[in-house]
Amino acid sequence: MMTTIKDVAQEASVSVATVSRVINSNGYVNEDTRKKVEAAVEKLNYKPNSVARSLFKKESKTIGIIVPDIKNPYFPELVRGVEDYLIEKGFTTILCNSDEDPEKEQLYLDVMKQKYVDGVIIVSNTIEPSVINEYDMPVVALDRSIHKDVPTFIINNREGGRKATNHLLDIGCQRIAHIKGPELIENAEERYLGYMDVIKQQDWFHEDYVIWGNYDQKESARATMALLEKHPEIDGIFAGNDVMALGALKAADYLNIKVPQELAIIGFDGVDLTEMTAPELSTISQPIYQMSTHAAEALIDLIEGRPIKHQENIFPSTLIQRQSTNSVKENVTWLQKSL
Amino acid sequence: MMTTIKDVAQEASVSVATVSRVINSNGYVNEDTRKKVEAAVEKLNYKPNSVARSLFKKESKTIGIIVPDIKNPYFPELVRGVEDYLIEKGFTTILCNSDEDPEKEQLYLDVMKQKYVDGVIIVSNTIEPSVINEYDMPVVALDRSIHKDVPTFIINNREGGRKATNHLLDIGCQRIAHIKGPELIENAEERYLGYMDVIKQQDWFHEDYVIWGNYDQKESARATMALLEKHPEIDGIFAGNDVMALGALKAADYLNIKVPQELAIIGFDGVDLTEMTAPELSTISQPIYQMSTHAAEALIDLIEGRPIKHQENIFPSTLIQRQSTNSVKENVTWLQKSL
DNA sequence: CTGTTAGCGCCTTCAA
DNA sequence: TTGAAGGCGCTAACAG
Repeated sequence: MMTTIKDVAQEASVSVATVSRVINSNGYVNEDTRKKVEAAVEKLNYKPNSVARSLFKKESKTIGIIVPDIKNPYFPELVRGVEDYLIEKGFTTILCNSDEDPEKEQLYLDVMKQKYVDGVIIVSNTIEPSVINEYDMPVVALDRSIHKDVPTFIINNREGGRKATNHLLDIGCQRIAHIKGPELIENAEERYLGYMDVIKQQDWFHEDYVIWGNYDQKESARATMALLEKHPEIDGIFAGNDVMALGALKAADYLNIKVPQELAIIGFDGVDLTEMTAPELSTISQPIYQMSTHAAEALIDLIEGRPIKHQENIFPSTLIQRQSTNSVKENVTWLQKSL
Repeated sequence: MMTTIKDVAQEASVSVATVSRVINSNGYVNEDTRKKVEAAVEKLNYKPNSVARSLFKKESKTIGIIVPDIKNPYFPELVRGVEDYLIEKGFTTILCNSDEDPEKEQLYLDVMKQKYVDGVIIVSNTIEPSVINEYDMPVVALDRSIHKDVPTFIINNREGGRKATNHLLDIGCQRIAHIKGPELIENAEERYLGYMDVIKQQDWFHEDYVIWGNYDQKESARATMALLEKHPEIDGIFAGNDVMALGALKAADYLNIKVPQELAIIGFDGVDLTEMTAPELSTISQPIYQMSTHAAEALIDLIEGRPIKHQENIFPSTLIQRQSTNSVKENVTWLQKSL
């Protein structure tokens, strides 16, 4: 069936120990016998059995990544970054969709523990630090922090919120609303606080100007409709993520409000989607891919016993101005550039 | 460290064989001793080590899914369907991004083989049937067929192409163009053939009306620009996938061509994106989630030695008419419904 | 420099 | 109905 180390040993007329030494290049082995072994490996097309190796070494060269839902446009890029980095390092990636359900998270962790999964990258705001401890596996937190003891890779959401709000002010908005994400998610709260930092000293601020969109396009659209009907004076919206910004865009379209001429909209995250719409969406962009590769790198460090440089890794966000906040309607940026 | 079957045996004062029997509920075991063992399992919170089990059984309760790129909006839903189904059945899912690169595909297959991965779901048009054979693992093909011997789960792309084109005809389009996907991808070719089936008897047909968009929004936008400038008579576009349809939408926007009043556009696939834009995009929708769960189910059947019902599983596509092909501008469907 | 051996944790004959 | 023992494929002492 599959050729084993024994077959190779036989073929090369040496012991399995010697074969093991050459394929792992550790320990002394004579140049000639090494060549013999290598020839045998080649000839039999031998590939070591990782399962047997795992059993012995108590490691599996696989890691897990738990995300709420891969269908959410933010996560594919995140997962891709992780997977790209890890395959390069010889690790394989198990994908887990938790739906933010603590029970599912635990189920996945159970399974992984049993499989000697070497470490886990978690995107979660529901998981309890105590349960992570129980499992005693290397863990890093991505996009959302879990506890100060677990290495964290996020952006400064509050500052991003300020950037977005200030940008709307800069382009001349007089009344700025905010569509807030789910209450239990820290980054949603932070973005909201960033908005408040900027807005609270404005005499026009009104608590009605903060609405809930649950990081969901449809909910955001409905809430925005209600908001704009009640408060037609609003001329700028900062949405807590891109998907909700698209919802706002739809609401504006429905009400025949011109974006950006009558209403400027800015999102948050910088997912690819933002470039696809017309008008294109301004956004506070996260370096998603980099964050994820750095998180993966840190996880490997942890797994291999190297010290982690920083427990908390905060990445910069970038304002990307596109049509949805351009008072002059410039045309399709990337399309134009490519002509 | 981790509690093993030995610990349980000791705790229950029985042999490991007995413990093995109860946890796998196979073989005779006295009711009382079974209870004793179960108590011990409970007390020690014993979870069998899957790696050891894999080594013995030569199976891993994990499967791999190879997709070109999880960032492509079509794949997250596909992967989600697979993962949902498999976790339910006690399998874990390894995600692989191939970038349509045969070498990467082989690398992943190598790794999986070494890990006793039980089976693989493949989305690929580059992979050679012969290499699949070499690996001797259960495989099913999803979204793109590979060979008649590997169970396939796809839609009837050609018929979908006809549906799209006929729809444009039905709503009164007089000159219909097609944005074609990559040449090597079979489903792109099929959709194109569906278009041709409908269009070839039209006396106005012109080969310029078929352009290449490479399943990419930007390329599609550029190609569409060129097309519309050269052929302003075009009043309908059938794009080979949704992303390219969005590209066409951008091109139209750039040229100040009103959609759908002056130009109707329809995409293909039915990804979530199509509901997010304004105008919303008509599309030929695939039952992505169902296809993927069915593919996963078939893979499990294959793995567990059950016969596969059908080698070729062709799912129906559905025309979803939205604003981009509505001559009367109805407003945001889902938004309206929810008011 | 190389071979022998004892596990890693589990499952399954084979005897008892 | 239960236990002892061998082995899945590999690695790491320990001898030689």
